[in-house]
This record gives sequence, C-alpha cells and structure tokens, in this order.
Amino acid sequence: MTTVSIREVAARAGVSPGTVSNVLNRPGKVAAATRERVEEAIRELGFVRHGSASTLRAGHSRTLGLSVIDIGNPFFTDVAAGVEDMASGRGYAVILGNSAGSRAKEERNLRVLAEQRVRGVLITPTDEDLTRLDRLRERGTRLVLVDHPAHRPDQCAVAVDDVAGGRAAVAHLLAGGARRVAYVTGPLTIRQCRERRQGALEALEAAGLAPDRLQVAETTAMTARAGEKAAADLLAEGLPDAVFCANDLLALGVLRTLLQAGVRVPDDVALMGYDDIDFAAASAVSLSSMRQPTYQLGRIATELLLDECENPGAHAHQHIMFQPELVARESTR
Amino acid sequence: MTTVSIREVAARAGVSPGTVSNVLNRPGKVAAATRERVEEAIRELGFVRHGSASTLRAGHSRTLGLSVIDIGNPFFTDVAAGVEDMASGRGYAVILGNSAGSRAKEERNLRVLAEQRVRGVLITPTDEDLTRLDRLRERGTRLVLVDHPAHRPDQCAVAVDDVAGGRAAVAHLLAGGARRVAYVTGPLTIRQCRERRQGALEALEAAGLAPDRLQVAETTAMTARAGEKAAADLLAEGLPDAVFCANDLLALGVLRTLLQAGVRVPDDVALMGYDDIDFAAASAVSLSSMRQPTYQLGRIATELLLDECENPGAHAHQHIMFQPELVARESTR
DNA sequence: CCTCCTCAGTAGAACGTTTTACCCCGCTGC
DNA sequence: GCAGCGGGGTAAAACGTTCTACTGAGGAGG
Repeated sequence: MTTVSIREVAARAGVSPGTVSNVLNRPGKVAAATRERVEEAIRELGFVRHGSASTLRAGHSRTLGLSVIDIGNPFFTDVAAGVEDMASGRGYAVILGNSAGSRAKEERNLRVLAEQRVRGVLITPTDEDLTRLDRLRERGTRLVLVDHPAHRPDQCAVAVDDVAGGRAAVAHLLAGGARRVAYVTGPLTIRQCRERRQGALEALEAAGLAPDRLQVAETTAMTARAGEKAAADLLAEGLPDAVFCANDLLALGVLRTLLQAGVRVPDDVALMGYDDIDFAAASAVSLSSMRQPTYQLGRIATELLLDECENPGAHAHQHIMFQPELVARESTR
Repeated sequence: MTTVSIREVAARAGVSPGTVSNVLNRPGKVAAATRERVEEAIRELGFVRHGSASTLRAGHSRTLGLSVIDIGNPFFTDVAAGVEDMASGRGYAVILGNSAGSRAKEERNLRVLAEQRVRGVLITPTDEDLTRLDRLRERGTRLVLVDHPAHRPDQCAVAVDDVAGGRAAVAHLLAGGARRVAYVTGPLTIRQCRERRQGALEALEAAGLAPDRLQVAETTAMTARAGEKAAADLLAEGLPDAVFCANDLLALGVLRTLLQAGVRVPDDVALMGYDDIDFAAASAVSLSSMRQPTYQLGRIATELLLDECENPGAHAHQHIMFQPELVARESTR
C-alpha cells in the first residue's frame, strides 16, 4: 500500500531526487557509478515511477488512445493488435475505446481520453463530422485517422482505397456472369459503406450496365446477425445473381441463411465479402473477399502518431492509401 | 494548446478552486445556484478535468487494466466487450494489454499498468505463477482473475469449469461412437488446456476406456494456423475417430486441413471445438463446441472489481464458477 | 444573550514527478 | 595565474487537482 517515491530512492542512493529523475529519463547525463547506485536502490525498494505525477509535471503522458467502431470485428482486432505491438514496444500504453458505431459513445470515449491527457489518439471515426476531432487537436492531442482518409492536410491518415475495393469486388462478380447484384451494407452514414457502393456502381458502369442493377440493402449493424436478416429479406423479395457484402461478418450471416434455405452458393448466387478476416477461408463455402493490410494499418498509424508526438518539428504529415487485394474462393467460383 | 484549469473556472464563476472541485466530485455539497454558475463556466471555457492531477492527489485513478492472452481470439474480444461496456458505463477507462501468451510480455504490460496506477486489474494469467500478482496487490492494486479460479481466498475470480467442459466434450464424442480421440491443445502450461485434458481423461475413465485412448497433440499457439499444422501431423500419423480441440480457432484450422485432405467430417472423423465463438456455426462443417458466457464473464468480473475498489470495506470476495454448455452441430452428427 | 450546530464556502498544504537555474570542481588554453 | 568551460550534481519551484482544517453566517435551543 505504501508506495515508494523517488525521494526515498534518492535518500537510499545518497543523491538528490533530481538525479534519480535523470537516471530515469536521461541516463546519459549521469555518471556511470552514480547511475548504478541509483538503479540498485530502485531495484531494492521496488520503485515504480508514478505515471500521473510524471504526466502532470511533464505535460504529456505515455499513453495512446485507440477508438474503434466494433471491437467484435476481427478487422479491428487485427488493427488493434498492430497498434498494441508497436505502442508497447515503444513503452506506450493503449487505452481502448469501443464506439460500437454510436456517435454518443464515441464522444464519451474521446472525453475519457481527453481527461487522461493521452499523448495521441488513433481513431476510426463513426461518421463524417470531424469537427469534434479538431477540438481535440486544438488542445494539443495529436491525431491519426485509421481506415479513413485525412479531412485536412495538416494531419496523418492511413486508409485503404474503398472505392477501388468495391469496384474490384463487383467487377469480379460481373466477370463471373452476374447481371443483378445486391449490395448488403451497414449504415450508409459509414464512409466505408458509401465508398464501396460507389466503387460497385463504377464497376457496373464500366461493364455498360445501368446503376439500378445494384440493389442496395442497408442494415443497422455490420454483424453476422444483421447479414442473416438481410438475406431473409432478399429471399422474400427474390434473389439476385450475386451478393456483395460490405464486410465479411455480413457475408457470413448471408451465407448461413442462404444455405439453410437451400440456395446453392455460388451456383444460384455468388457471394463476396470484404476484409478477408481469418474466418472467411474457413466458412461453409469459403468466402471470396477483399483483403486489407489490417495489422499493417495499425502498426503504421501508430508509428506516424508516435513520430508526430516525439518529433513535432521534423514530422511530415502523411496520407497513406493502401490498395485492397481480391481473394477469390469458392463462393465466386 | 493552452489547457484551462480549475483555477480559471473558479475565477470565472467567482468561487474558489475548492468549490469547483466539489461541483465535480460531490455536487450535493454545493448550493444549487453556485453549482449552476460553476457548470456554466465549465461549459464556456471548455474545461476538461486533468485526470493525472486528480489521480496524483486523490491517490487513485479511474482506469482499469485488462490483460488478456490473445486479443485475436473472439473469446477474449467478447470478454473485453463486456469489460468495456461495464467500465465505461461507470466512468472508467480501460487500458488494454495483450500478453500474446508470453509471460515476458505480460510482465511488461503489468508494469505499465502499475506505472499508470490503475485502480484495478482484470487478468487472464498466462501461467500458474501468480506471485507477481501478489506484488501488485501489495501495492494496493485490486485484482480480479478472469477465466481462472482464485489462487487465494482474499480475492475475486470469475471462471468457467474447464474440467467439466472437457468431460462433457469427450463424453459427447464417445457417445457418438468414437474410441480413439486426439486432443489438439495449446501449450499445457496454460491452465485451461490442462484442465480440459483432465476432463477428457475423466470422460474416458467413466466410459471404461484406458487413458491412452487420448492422444495429446500439443501446439505452441492456440490459433487456426497451429490447428492446421496439428491436423497435418495427425494425417501423417494416422487419424483417430474423433478430434477434440482446446479452442475453436484450433478446431477451424483442423477442419480446414482435414477437408482439404478429403477427410469427411463427421463421417470419418468427428470434431469438437471449445468456446463456441460466433464463427463456429458458420464454418464449412458447422462446429460442435462448448459454449461459455464470455460477455457475462467480462461484465461480472468488472462489476466485482469496481465493487472492491469503491467499497473496500463492504466488499465480499467471490469465486464465481460458470458451467459451460454443449452445443452439438454437424461436426459431431 | 449566549452557545452550539449546520451549511456553504475558502485558504493552503499536499500528491510525486520534472525542470530550471545554479553551484562546485577540475581542467584547458593563453 | 586566470578566464572559460563542461561535466556532474543540487535545490526548489512548478504542474492541476483534492483534501483538511478553518471561517462566517444564520438559526435553534436554552
């Protein structure tokens, strides 16, 4: 219970508290002999630096905030794993916030992060109104957008080209012979969903087909359960030649429902997901999907953020855009 | 950049800093009129409490630590979702640590949590040596074990009965006619893996079969990839009647490899997983599994932890043990 | 009229670091 | 012999809260 402070370490090592602080933060500035004495005292007393005191005085912490849309989605856990690896390798802690697609929850999480005075924030925003993010930046919190393009030049962002992804996915379905395609998507307030639709439309146009060949089915969540519901609706309304889903969770739900209804995939209906989560390859009919470099996304975003935090002068803002990759499996054979 | 402090709020509202603090922490102690003046000043200035200063002075923070074994495993993300919901509902932030099964990484994460002076820690330990946890406790950090039974009475723990789970799983396989069972498991240093094996052996014994009917295949990780490798080995050595996997990720890997090799599941080999992750039901052959109340696990553990933190006097330590539930699907028909 | 209480609020000392300004000492160069 | 310098260290003032002890003001009770 009694927590040992820098002062006691100093007393034991026969130096001043300032020197202990130097050993902790700028070991080079301390003579080798004294440094060893201090380090020994630290070990003997089991001293652990009080992060809050340090943050308070130094004006910045060694924690990052990570705000994601759905922690249950393997896409985001892969991103989170990348973030966590990079951050903890550099001695930073990560505070996780799950906005669960709700803007209110996202705001609550950002508030918590602001109170904690995190050094920087990695965020996949739930919607397009990024002014509240500017407010954070004004208060000195660095920000990197993840899986979202930059909304202003003086900012880092790491994203994947969703229009290209949607285009490639639907082009693939059309190449397989489909002429009527359903797009099962999460809320169109989500940028990714809109852009993938945009790409889908471009693919139709490139094939000389009218835009109304794309039948849009919007769900309220991007989960397998929502996918099941959407598939049930499709069954009731009449099936298209192919279904393109805005992510793999939706696609797995669609797949499950279609198979249960005796629909053959891909013979009756071809199916494409998005994200290429690990489970896509293991599903009942293995799922074609658009692969994204998720883990890399997390790592690189974190690297940019830490660079911006630690070398504010030299830092050059970057807008990185990855290209997704088509992975064709049974569901579109 | 210039951060507004409690002092400026006080000046604007024409009160002392102490009163502002009271408005923040004990609104009841302040007359309604003054409180409103203060709240207005807070709004106008965009004041956000400095969490570190608060922690430093008050002696405890409003953050919890969560240390899990594998953030890529849906089992743990479900737990994490439960933790996050409960914690953020009560105004706490969650610092996430992924030990990735490595003890060294777990220790590094715990160190970070100690520095942050988190109010309490939720942890699924990577191994059985819990003395380092006692060290945390001595320093005043409350601790709740998640998916692990308590190692001492003065401590809360929320777990699921793994011996019963292993027993039920293998009993189910034996009831289906299997006489030789392979147990594909992660490192046996992990308690869950050992106890499920124990249960498996008990099931054999109850059926009057010798323990050597259980062929143990130990992998280095509990991932789909490790499962694929284990299945390849089984194929080389000669297949058993049934395979019981220590978790669903392993089982999905095993399934994928078996099917690719032309083995029919369940006709040639029956297969059981563990955890009943969402994806188990959607796999090529839908997977029988042992369901655990994951989200509840996270919620309840957090509730116990917060109770212990906030009412240290009244708190009664609890050892909660859930029972897993058998979910039979195609892979064991 | 005096004492005692409660209510509402204040002043000021913590909390454990980091940082700034400064000191001392021995050495170098002239 | 002395100015100048740099290495190694110290003292003390912050940082923004919370908390403890205290002050007045207004009643209530005797």
